[in-house]
Amino acid sequence: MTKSTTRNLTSRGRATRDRIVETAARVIMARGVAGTTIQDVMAEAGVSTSQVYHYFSDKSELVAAVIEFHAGLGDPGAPADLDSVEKLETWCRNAIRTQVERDFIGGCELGSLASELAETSEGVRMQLVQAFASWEAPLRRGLRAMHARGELREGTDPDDLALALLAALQGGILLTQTRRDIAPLRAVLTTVMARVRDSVVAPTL
Amino acid sequence: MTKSTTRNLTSRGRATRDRIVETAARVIMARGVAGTTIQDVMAEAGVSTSQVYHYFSDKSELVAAVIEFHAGLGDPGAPADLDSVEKLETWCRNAIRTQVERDFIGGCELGSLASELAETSEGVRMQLVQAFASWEAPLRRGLRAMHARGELREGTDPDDLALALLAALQGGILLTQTRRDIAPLRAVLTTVMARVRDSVVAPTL
DNA sequence: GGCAAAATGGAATGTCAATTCCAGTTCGTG
DNA sequence: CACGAACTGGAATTGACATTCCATTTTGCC
Repeated sequence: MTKSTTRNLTSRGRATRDRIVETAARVIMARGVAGTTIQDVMAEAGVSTSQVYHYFSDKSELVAAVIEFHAGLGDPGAPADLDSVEKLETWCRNAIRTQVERDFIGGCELGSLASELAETSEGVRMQLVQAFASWEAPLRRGLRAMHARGELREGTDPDDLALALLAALQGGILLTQTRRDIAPLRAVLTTVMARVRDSVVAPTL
Repeated sequence: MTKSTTRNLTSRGRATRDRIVETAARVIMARGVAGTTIQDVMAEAGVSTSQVYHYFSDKSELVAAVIEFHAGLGDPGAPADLDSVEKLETWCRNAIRTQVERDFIGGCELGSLASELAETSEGVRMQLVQAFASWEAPLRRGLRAMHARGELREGTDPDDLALALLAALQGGILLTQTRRDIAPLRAVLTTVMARVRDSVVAPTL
């Protein structure tokens, strides 16, 4: 956060830095922050100690960069406008498919980081809040659009539904990961989506 | 798991062991497994190295005992029969109140452990599955009772609703913890409960 | 070409934490 | 009460890892 933003990077430098961050993100996703050693990242990325410490003053700064990385990517399963029940259902199906393809191994990129790091420092926590916000954004935007078009029943708060969907995703993935079973993720997404459907005034024809 | 069950414990021994486990549970809840050192636990519990290693062959075994501890306690917010919408709503309110009282600091005792440990070993993962099952049990039992009494609409799966509530709790707590804001937990529990209410045939009068 | 900054190599250091060891005390039971 | 097992104390060991250091190469730019 300090170093990385205040640095004059050459193109080779940026490439190296990016490779380190991407590699760190991957390794951390697999083994967690505490379970990931700088040496692990060095080996995976094929860089030396000096390189890591040239771009990051310490491990916490590398971790911060990884969080930024995920925040920048956003939710990989949320591409287009999520402004209809059908599109939201596609979003749910994507989430489910992703976990199935991963054989239920591993959690959510962001959720795992948040769970491990939320209490470590205010700075990191705020980064995580931002990252979650960037994942929530497409959901919120879509539901707000539906709301603006008057498609949602009176008294329905689109922001609450967006938050509920994100929370459902997080909890569902955690249980699905732990149980190695898609049922929890499917159940909670289905349940929340049923509510979303109930909140729609007129079915989109 | 090996040592603890195959040991002849005197009453003093059991007391010491219990104190170690309870203390470890508390410290781990605050700092995570990786962030908790044996020395931390020793200091907090007022015991010596020998005592810890007398009852647990290594750290992983202590952690296993902590998981058992939480599994044995079950969900602290789920006391009575959860066999009505009102009781389920009380359960939700308890969950929300707990997080508020904690100033949104810290995650779910089980969820945090699961997120950190789910991929460490099959044995631990299975323990976590059991622990989650013991938290899910009251929800499932209550909803099944309602189902058996014919209070749930045709085609409603009580097990799915139980799973959805547990997942909602987990995801809601994670977001609430990260954001230091009750909105996510409230939103997702409210949303899932709305669906539960919609699934009830006749309102309980 | 030449210099300053950037980038890289890789060994050396230092700390922290898990675990081991040896020694002494207390307890349950015959 | 005796004696083996359970329990406790605390120092010593070991290994892993983050971080530092110094030396070398490469790049951007005048």
